[in-house]
Amino acid sequence: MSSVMRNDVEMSARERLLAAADLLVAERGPAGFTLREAARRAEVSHAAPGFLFGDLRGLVTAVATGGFERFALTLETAESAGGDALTRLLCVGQAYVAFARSEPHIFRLMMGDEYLDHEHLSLTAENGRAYGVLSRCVKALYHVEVETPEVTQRILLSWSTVHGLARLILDGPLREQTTQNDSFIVSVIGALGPSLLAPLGHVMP
Amino acid sequence: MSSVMRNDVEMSARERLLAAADLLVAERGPAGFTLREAARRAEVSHAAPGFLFGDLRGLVTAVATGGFERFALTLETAESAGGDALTRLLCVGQAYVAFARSEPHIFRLMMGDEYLDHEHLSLTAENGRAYGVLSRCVKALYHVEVETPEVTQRILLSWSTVHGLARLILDGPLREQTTQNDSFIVSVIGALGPSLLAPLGHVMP
DNA sequence: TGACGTCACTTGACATTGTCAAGTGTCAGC
DNA sequence: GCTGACACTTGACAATGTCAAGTGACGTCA
Repeated sequence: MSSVMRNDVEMSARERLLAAADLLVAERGPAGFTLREAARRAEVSHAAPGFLFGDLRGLVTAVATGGFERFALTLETAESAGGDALTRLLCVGQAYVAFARSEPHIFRLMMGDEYLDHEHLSLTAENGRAYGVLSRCVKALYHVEVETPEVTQRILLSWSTVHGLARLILDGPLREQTTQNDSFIVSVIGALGPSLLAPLGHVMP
Repeated sequence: MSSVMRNDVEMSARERLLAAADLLVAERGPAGFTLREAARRAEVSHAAPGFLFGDLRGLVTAVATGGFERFALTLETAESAGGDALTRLLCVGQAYVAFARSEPHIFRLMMGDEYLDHEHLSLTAENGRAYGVLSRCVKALYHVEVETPEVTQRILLSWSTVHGLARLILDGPLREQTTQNDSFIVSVIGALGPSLLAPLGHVMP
């Protein structure tokens, strides 16, 4: 979340809108988000968001960009926690899921075509930053410098697993279970170990 | 006007609406779906959907229920294709991703809290059917009859991976890549093999 | 036969939404 | 004092979901 609210007086309409939109998405989710409600909370006119951000997608994309920034930071922090390559990778995976759980609506917004304007530059840049963390961890695991298709396979395997786990938890299928228990999440991610430690190029028939 | 309706294939307003809604979601996605547009296409009044399905969520949930039916059928077909337990599981995984790719918007609708009415009974029943396929495959893999926590861990690992892969493909991050190539998907899912073949209870530190 | 009631919608209205054109006040620069 | 750019606001419009009230076809019973 955009944590520190500065003094109202020094905040521009743009900043107030962005903060209000961020809060509103976090509260109601991308589908419940409304341009006019954001304007109301930011105490600007109902058309100000359109003027300042182009349109609905514009404001929502700006919110998502902030989310990607925090997301990348979270993963980078987990990466730098130390330990061997596998440990770091699993830590990053746990951080991935933890972020999704801590900001479910923002995460859903970030990872979803329908609300975002994917032409917007900074957005894909931030997304690339998160991918970079995963990529570095996996490359370290195999002591390689370049991302061969075989390495990409392992990156995508890791990414898919943590991403899928996050979405299953957020989107309902795993909603009611005790599987939201931290140790269970750690266990599922940890179970990826044997596949990650298998020699590169190893593919099941 | 009644003659016009008689000339149509004998379909009730309810059936026509459901068919139109299904098509509309497939075309525009859950976010672009509109009650009034569905009514227009089904050639009923703008309030008919509300009358017949309660509200927006009601109609959308009905569409999702149909999707779950087809989804479960797809997975069950893949399961019954034969081969050893691991092969069957990987086949089901590929079918999972293939379904998501063939009906992206319906899949997104199915796996998403924001549009659906999760109290609706038949919906969770169909979802359970899909989980049952995965559960059976994994249990067969370890020659067990009951789902211990260790087995659940493997089920969730498989589920997370294929679900995550599907969503990454649908939702953008893997949009532009050649990773939509079938063989690459097969390869990523196949890379799960070593983890699935590891002895039960094996968890990385 | 005709009154009555139920079913399966339709009509009409309302508040709310995103968007856009036109208006407004403030302020720097000449 | 005037001009014009800037940063919004006002006002209007069509579209949407929802809800109350209306409508006509059809079956039932006196």
